[in-house]
Amino acid sequence: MIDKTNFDLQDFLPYALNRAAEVSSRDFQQIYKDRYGMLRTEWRVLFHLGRYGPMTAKAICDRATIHKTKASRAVAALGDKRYLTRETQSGDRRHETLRLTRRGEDVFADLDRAAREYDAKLAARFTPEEQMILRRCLATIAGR
Amino acid sequence: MIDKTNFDLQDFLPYALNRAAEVSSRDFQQIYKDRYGMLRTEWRVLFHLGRYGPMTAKAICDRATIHKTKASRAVAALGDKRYLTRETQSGDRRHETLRLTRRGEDVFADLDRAAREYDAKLAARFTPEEQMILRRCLATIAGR
DNA sequence: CGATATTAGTTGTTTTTGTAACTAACAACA
DNA sequence: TGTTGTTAGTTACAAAAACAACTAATATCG
Repeated sequence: MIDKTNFDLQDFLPYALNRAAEVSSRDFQQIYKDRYGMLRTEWRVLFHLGRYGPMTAKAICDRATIHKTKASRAVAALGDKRYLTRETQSGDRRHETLRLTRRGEDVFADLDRAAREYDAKLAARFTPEEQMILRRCLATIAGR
Repeated sequence: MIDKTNFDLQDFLPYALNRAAEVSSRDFQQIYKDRYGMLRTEWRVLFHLGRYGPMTAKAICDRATIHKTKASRAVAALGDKRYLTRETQSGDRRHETLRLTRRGEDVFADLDRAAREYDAKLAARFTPEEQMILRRCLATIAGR
């Protein structure tokens, strides 16, 4: 009964996605870990601030779907490394504007460049059409 | 200088892959967690034994790229739940053959069915061609 | 044979994550 | 006002993962 349609683990999309995600993350992870002792969430927070400018932790959480406790710790770690400053907003003192320091900007610039290179290297294995479809599928699954 | 080519986080393949993997895993994870109190590694080990028959922990590690400590704990947990038995091989007493029990087979059958259904639901959002390309790209990235 | 290396698997310790409960600030509305 | 509710963010504790050191069995090769 089992095996009727030969359903392998590789055929299971969540598994295939996880494997591809793990493998593709591993090398790049090494870069921000080795160069700057950063964790994945820290890199994501840094990227958001570098790419989109100053914003609150909440805004980053919403955009990147990061849980607030993870974000809180990442922000604390980036603050310890002097990659960002935190400024309480005068209007609503619950909000803190996060802003990259000069050093944070430099780190972002370096990692942004590395990310682009890495992405290009990965994408080079596919035709433009495959790339487009791959990216579109991933976006669909991630739920826009 | 930054922003030249508008490189968003969504454009970074490792990020897009991770997001899609997270989202696509979340619902299915709930199934084996709620129904059988299983962890992801346990589900993977169970699947391997159910799909490919009895084998050693080492063989599962190699096939699924699971670290041996994770596998060891997953096997112990599955043993505690009476989903598998362990039999030391007489030829080489370092090797243990893992084998699903009747109960383990039942659990596998249930989860295998759920996985197929879930996969079909996910795949239904794409055309056959998109699916093919998606799966092929994922396999390529995962390293064949 | 016997010293050394290798292999399968386990155990212990440290990091990292997940979950829940908490604080402080503000909002809404009787 | 003042009670209740909500929001941003932190902290404490439990679950899980990563990493390193370990045991026991077998290979290898002088």
